[in-house]
Amino acid sequence: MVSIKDIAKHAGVSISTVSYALNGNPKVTEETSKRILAVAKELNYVPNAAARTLKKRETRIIGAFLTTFEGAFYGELLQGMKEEMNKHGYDLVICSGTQSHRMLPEGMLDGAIILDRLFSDKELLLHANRGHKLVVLDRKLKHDNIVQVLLDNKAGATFAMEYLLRRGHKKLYAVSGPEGSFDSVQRLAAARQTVERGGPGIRYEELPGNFDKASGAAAARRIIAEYDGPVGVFCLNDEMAIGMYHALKGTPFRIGEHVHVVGFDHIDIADYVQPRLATIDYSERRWGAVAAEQLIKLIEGGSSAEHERIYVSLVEGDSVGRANG
Amino acid sequence: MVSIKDIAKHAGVSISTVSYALNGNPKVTEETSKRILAVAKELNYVPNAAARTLKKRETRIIGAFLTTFEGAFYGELLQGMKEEMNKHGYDLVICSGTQSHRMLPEGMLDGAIILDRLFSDKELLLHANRGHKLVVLDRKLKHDNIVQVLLDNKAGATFAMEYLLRRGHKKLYAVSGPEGSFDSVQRLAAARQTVERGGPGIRYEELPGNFDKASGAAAARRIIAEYDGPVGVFCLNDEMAIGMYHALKGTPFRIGEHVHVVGFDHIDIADYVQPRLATIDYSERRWGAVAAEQLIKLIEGGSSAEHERIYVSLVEGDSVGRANG
DNA sequence: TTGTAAGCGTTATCAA
DNA sequence: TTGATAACGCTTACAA
Repeated sequence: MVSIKDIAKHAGVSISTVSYALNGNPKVTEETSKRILAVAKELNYVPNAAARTLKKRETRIIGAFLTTFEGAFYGELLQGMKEEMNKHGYDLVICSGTQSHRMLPEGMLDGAIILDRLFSDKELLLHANRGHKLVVLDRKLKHDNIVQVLLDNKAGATFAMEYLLRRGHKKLYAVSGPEGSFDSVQRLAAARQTVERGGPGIRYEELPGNFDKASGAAAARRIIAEYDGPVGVFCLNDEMAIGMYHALKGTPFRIGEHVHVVGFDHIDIADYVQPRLATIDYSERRWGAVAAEQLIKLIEGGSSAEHERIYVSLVEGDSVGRANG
Repeated sequence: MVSIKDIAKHAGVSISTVSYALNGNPKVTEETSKRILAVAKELNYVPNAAARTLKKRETRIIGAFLTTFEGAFYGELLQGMKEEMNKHGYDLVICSGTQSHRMLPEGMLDGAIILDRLFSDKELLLHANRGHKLVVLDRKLKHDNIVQVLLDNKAGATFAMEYLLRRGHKKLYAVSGPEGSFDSVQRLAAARQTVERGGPGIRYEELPGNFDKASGAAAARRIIAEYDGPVGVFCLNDEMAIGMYHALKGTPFRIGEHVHVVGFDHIDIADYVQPRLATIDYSERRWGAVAAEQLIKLIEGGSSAEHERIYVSLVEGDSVGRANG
């Protein structure tokens, strides 16, 4: 491995001069600098990250933590983060699994964006207390070193339920997400509230779900088992809605005719299924970019970072028809 | 920040003893060790990654490089890698973009898995020459520090084309991937070879594509413009096949009746479209696990790592019918 | 303008 | 069994 020491030797200067030259410090003459840079290039010099980090206490790397790489990989979200980070000279790496949590306290990351229920609130607060900067996308958490950038779940769930009500549906279901999910809790609460405000004569039931296709299919089977007329179903994410499509295939029940479905997330496949799935849309890319932006503010400490909300909108689809045919 | 120096002070021992104790070195007494560990816990000590790396020249972190985060296509692959790496005490981070390439030469990674055309062969060979260990999933490259773990594209493309021929199709198309794509080149070559061996009376044409939905749709439009009877189409990936479904919607042409389509990759959506898409399947998870396994072998140097091939199989689907109705 | 030297937090060698 | 110390490669006062 070639170090600044080697460059110094070859160029006949001291290591500090080399360091200055490499970092573009104007103290060193144009001439010496040129010579040093040339030698560096010739020797194929690459700085050592560990040494630089040890000294400067920063890596210019941000970690985004996901629960798993599987399923919806949040492609656009991550791309949004990455582009924003790169603009500011940071690199983004994606991590998953408790084993990788060590990277934060060990100082390999300048900050982290959390979308991962495997991090407990307690653990995050611990890190924040140690001075690590965090953005959370999956919970509310109050700390000077943490900012939240959250989806407007309340608005989304309200749009979805109001859409079903507007179409005349009187028997409604909500299919929930997994136990610990923040999104699920928020969406469910808003759905419930919308029903309560929807006036009398509305039947409403909540079915357990898990944000995956299988649980959507299971919910569909429950719904048709007790079917006594058109129903409106708010699946708390699209994945489950797709599972519902699957389960109804080969039964006499039709989506958009007997079972009227709204999802959440506007995943790719929602536009390709028949009938097209009504869903709640938002810009993943923007979500990522905003999260990145706030984290950088937090790290660089200039203007104070602020909690942000990501707005959502309803995408109508043929998966929801009128209650009376 | 609390360092081993602080622990040493509090425990009344030297820093070397602390280091030994923390690393479970049996030289130090059970008793002293216990005391030191207790102090470490009390002070909330966390080792500093940069310092350790500087000294030991290893991070126990592997990077997987993707061209982009978009498209949910590599989830299982990454999960397969991660699980295998974790088993061996390594962490996996996912990186994207040329900016992040620095992590490899700067020594922040013990090795890398490459699925990213933004890395040129030249660049990879440079890294390999410097002693960095690499696994490539998207090209052939010969070097002692590089092993290939490649999809069996040749078998897959052959299966796809033979399937169309077996169903009696005489007019065939292949829709290719983007220029530089290794997968595209390999699949196309195998498709061509299969046609040549398929006997006389077969018309075959190659259409340009880009592995995305839009280019699949464009190919579909070209095909129906010159339509004169049932055609068999091998889309070099599923994404383009889905684009073809989309383009044919609202035309008199039906998939599986006029236009018979086979894809490649067996993405999720392939099972959900109507009619179900015939495609080439393989275990992404296994692909990732094998790549990880080979990289670790390469890094740890014990048994010699070897180039590997990932096997594929045909999944039949209603998107392909017989040529004569 | 350039050089000297201290120090970042570890590990590891050698002495005690 | 424990301690003193050099070294890893780099940045950065401070001195020359």
